[in-house]
Amino acid sequence: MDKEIIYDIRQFNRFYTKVLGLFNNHILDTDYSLTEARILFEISEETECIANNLVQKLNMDKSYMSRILRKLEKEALIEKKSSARDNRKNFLFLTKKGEEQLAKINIQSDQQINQLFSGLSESEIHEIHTSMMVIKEKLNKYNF
Amino acid sequence: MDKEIIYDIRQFNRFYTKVLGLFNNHILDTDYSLTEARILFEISEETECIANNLVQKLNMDKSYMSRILRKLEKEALIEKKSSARDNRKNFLFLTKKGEEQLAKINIQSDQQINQLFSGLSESEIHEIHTSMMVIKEKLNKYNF
DNA sequence: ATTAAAAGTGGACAAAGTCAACTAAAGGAG
DNA sequence: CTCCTTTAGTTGACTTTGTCCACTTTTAAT
Repeated sequence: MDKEIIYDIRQFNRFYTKVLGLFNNHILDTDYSLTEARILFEISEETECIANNLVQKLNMDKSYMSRILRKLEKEALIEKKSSARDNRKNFLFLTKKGEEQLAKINIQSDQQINQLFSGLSESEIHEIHTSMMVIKEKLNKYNF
Repeated sequence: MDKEIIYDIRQFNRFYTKVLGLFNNHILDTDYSLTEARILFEISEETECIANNLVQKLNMDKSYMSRILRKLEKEALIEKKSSARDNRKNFLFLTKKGEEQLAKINIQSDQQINQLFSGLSESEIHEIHTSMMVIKEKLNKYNF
């Protein structure tokens, strides 16, 4: 693979690390950390979500996950209901409060995106969007 | 801005968070953390680099930076030379050892990129590359 | 000359993440 | 069925990472 392309990709990675970093710090302005927000999000997306799914998907330590879930349960954002078929598993659900909190986070996140893209024309936004889809499709296809 | 586009962008961000996360954990396999690697890299790129540049560029707390730099100095990866014109500033330089360490990290990072892109055709790599350049150009232009 | 801002340091602390040992349940292989 | 392995999750002890604030020193600004 061409040296210059690798250089550019690494530069992009540094650049996008900063983009994501800024987003994440904004999320931290709410009461919940990025990770907690991600967990709420994933629980809401997935039916029959269990802790281990999250561990895989978010690439986290299971003990750490266990603690975060306990915290979220304590704060009444989520509920655990143990599986009838497999007593090792707990299905995770958002409570009403959890859904509300996630909704807030979603609104904030959408605003952040809007802000980042303010000053860009429709066609520029479209170009970026297309580019993101290309990257995701291509990399997803073979490596995740 | 269109709801669906925002949705896609957030999805891309989640996706790329994972990509970067995998990279970063690999860097952690070496003796230095991602942040330390970034600092070595930035010092090597910038002439007359001072701590405060790094604080801005990497979006970090200055006391934290101070400590990391002290650690790197202690391990003889960097040197500080106080500016003649402004005694508050210390110019930062890589030592020979620092350069060697950075070279190792660079090799590893290049290998990671190669690995991520293995299985993709030339034209696919080219597409991804172009897409990255588009995103960086467009977002950089107005917002950083 | 006084005040304000910039650069950096240090203490105390909190948040985030890791590691290893453990329990309990489920899924085989024989 | 019994033994062994795997999966899901928890707990304790710990390290790393990151934050907050007060402080010093030096430079810039009015």
